[in-house]
Amino acid sequence: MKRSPGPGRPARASCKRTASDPLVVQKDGIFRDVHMVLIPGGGILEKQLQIWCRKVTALGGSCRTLSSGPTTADVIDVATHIAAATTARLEQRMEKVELVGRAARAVAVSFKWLEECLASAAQVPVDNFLLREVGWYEHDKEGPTGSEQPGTAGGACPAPLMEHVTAKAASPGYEPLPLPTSGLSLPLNNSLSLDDSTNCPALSHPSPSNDRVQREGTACGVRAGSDGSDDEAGPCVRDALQARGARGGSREERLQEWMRTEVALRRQGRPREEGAETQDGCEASQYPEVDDESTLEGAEGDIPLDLNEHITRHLRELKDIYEALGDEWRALTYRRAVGVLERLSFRIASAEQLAGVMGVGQQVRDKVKEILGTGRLAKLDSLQSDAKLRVLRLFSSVFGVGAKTALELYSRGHRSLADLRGDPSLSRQAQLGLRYYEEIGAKMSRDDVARIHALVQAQAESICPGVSCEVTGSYRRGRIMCGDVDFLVTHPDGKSHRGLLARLHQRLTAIGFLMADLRSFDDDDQGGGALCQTYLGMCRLPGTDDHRRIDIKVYSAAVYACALVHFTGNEVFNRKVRFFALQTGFKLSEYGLFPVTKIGKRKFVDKTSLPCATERDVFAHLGLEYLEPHERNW
DNA sequence: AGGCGGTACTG
DNA sequence: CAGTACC
DNA sequence: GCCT
Repeated sequence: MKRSPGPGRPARASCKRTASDPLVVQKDGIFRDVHMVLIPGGGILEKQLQIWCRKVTALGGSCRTLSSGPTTADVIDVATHIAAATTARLEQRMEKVELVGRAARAVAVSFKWLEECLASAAQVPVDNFLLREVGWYEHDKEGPTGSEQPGTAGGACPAPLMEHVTAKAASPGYEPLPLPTSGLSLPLNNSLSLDDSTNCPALSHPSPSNDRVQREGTACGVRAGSDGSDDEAGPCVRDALQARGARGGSREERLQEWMRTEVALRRQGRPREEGAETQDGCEASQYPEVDDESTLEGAEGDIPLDLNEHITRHLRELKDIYEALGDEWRALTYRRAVGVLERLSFRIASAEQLAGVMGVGQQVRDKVKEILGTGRLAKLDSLQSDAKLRVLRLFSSVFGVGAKTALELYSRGHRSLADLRGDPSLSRQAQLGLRYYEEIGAKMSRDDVARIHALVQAQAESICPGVSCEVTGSYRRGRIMCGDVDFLVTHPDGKSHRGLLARLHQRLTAIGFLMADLRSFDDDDQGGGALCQTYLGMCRLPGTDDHRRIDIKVYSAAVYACALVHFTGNEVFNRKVRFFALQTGFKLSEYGLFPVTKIGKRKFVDKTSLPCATERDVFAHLGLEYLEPHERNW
């Protein structure tokens, strides 16, 4: 926040820094008299321990993990609670640290107690979560052998917390952990038991290193449509999308599995293991006759076909209509439903087959049934033949005109784009949107983008040597045709990007390349260190008199990797990754990857991002396998 | 009933 | 603040 | 419109 936001433009303030609740310590919080020590291991990752530490501290307690550094007897001496995953873990650790007997005051609890307290925003009784009283060690140095806890009777898991599994349900104020929701096609239903979260090893947090996607999981050769046969695909990740019924695993495991499934879906039948960068020098001309949605990879047959296109095309149209009408959430629902249906491994024979598929509810099922029966959708027919709706869709296809403005224009009596041209009430943006209407709607080849890239990069370099100037968006994802050019600019020295956009804009305008500004940037001088600046405009397509959309974003090197992930997209990928991040304790934005602490209903977002120097770091922190840009066409 | 991604510019 | 846009 |  080095620059003053500037009077009258408070929104600018949030550009510098992601809005995040500071980690306020509630001195009177539920842990006010708690001094906790966390024992690592038992499948709980360091990251999770740190998150818990923050929570405890925020709620008035103190907390240390026994992992780092020379810890120490004095910490144990004052501890009131010692938390571990399992009794075995606790014993092992305490013996190693030679603290046996030093913690007479402390009570040993399982992490589930901690989770329980946090979930219910109250300090719940420890009774059901006792591991073993630490004082026990004083009297029984021989160790645990003869003394099985009631209920821990052996299983595969070392001294698991079996006796605690009922505690959550019994606890007042317990609220179920929110499952991934809403049409992100999480293949889970709600009948899962939530009480097994930390039982067996290796759950908890995603681990950067050991979460490689299983190849065989992707090996289902559906290759959709390889032969005309309807089904009989065998076990296939695509079908995991509609799996039902109770499944094992903790919430984290299920999230991981969900995300792995999503990732695997996009990697199906990848022809090469790693291979050619899709980045720059790929020549589109090698792949003639491909449609807009193709990628360089896709041209080699690696995009699964939609076996239910005859259904999804109707639903897609509904989605477009609701978007134009500004019914954001209905549109979102249809987009999600389409996203699920279009990658089913079988051709839908009956709407009943969709029972239980996440993101497809009764009303969408009814529509599927109608389409299967009649080949049509009455609702869609009536919407499409609605003259007013057609006009609204037309108007909202103009840059700068959304649902509200479209309606307003209609109510003024406008019925065509020609009617709009004279209307002085149009915003400046909308007037430009009108002027460039056809060109904004047109696409361009990768060759065109490459030429624009060369031109802009050369200018940027001459202004600011050493600058990094990358084209993101659909081009970076390997699309054959691109609707715009989307630059992400930074300077590796972390400083020289300041004020660069203004100079670049000036230069590109002076040489007749930038033709119109659709949205300008805050060119307030004094380059205090803004994290970002954004420009949207129209540029001349080199060698022609055509114009195309161009975006230029200048970001500080510190946030470049996250910005690159963000602007490479696509949107669906961003939504799902961000959702996954949130569910596993992070907030991902173009400005960084921030640990999130949830206390009761309130969330605290760390002010400092985890260090992400490259895109790979972002994926690794989240425990996700790295995806090449062309694998993010979700 | 309330949420659904996270953010930046315009007017 | 509401509207629109970006991925 | 779907999910919790």
